[in-house]
Amino acid sequence: MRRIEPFLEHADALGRGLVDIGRAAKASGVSVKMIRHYEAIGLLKKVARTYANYRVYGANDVHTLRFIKRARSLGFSIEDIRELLSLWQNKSRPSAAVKRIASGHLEGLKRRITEMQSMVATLEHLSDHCHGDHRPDCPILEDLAKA
Amino acid sequence: MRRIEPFLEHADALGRGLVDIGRAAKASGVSVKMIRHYEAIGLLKKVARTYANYRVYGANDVHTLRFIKRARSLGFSIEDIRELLSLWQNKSRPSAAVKRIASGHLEGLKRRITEMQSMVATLEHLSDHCHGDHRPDCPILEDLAKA
DNA sequence: CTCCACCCTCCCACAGGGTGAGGGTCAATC
DNA sequence: GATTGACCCTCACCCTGTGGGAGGGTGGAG
Repeated sequence: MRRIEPFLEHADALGRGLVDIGRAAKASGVSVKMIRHYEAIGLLKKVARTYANYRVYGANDVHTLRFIKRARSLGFSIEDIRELLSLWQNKSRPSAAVKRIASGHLEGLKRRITEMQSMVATLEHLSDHCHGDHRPDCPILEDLAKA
Repeated sequence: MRRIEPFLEHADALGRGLVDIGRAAKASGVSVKMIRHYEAIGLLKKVARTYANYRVYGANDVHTLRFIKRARSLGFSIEDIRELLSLWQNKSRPSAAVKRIASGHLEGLKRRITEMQSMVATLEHLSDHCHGDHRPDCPILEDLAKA
């Protein structure tokens, strides 16, 4: 277990390859606000602090942040990521557990895409038949008012 | 201007074709909660009340609720709907204004669909190469950890 | 020593809903 | 005339995920 010595001097910490929250944010792509938020909701474990109460991040923490960032960019929910993180850390996980989470998310994505595509189809049809000029007649409003 | 006489008897109101919030909800498909919410944010004008402080809806109000419901089901934001409603009520609106709102929304939808499709593509690729069994090796986690 | 960039905590905002508490009211049945 | 059950009222808090700002402490460079 790597365990950061708590309550370091700031300069000392940076000298040992540890970084403050701003550098962790830049290195991971996760904003400072969100790093603190992820810690608050327990997604990220509490990190060590300097004497001045500054958070101090190690390479592992930044790696975890990048993991989270990547997972978010693939649309995983925070709760999914919570499970993915614990599977990632569990070296004897069954890959089936990971796949199950991914498949569930994939289904949700596909369902939402389908819904939005049907909205697009309807809207394009209506929009195509709307003159789009100074006249008030408009099939878009007619549809909303009638359907 | 149809103006509902304020402070009616409940039975009297129902006798005149006016309805209470529950009936308006059923007739429009908008939940009771959301009708009150839309009123609170000013999307729906304040309606008359009975002596017992019950909201009383006329046919026009129910029609407006159906308009909102339909617009929401096409994915329009509340702010878009606010504009669409005022254009709907403005008989000399230019249809171009309506079309502009619809086109903006359409673009947003298409952009989000594209984003989600690229998530799907990535996830399907990763998922296809994951055994999904008892073994811990998993390209999904590898991608999240490395990329 | 001063200045600025950074850090801290705490609270608020957004969309678009949902849930529930703690009350009042209406109409039908006994 | 009382009870009962289905409504209605307001207020206030919950969710997801992110950003903004207030108000105050710190680190390091000039």
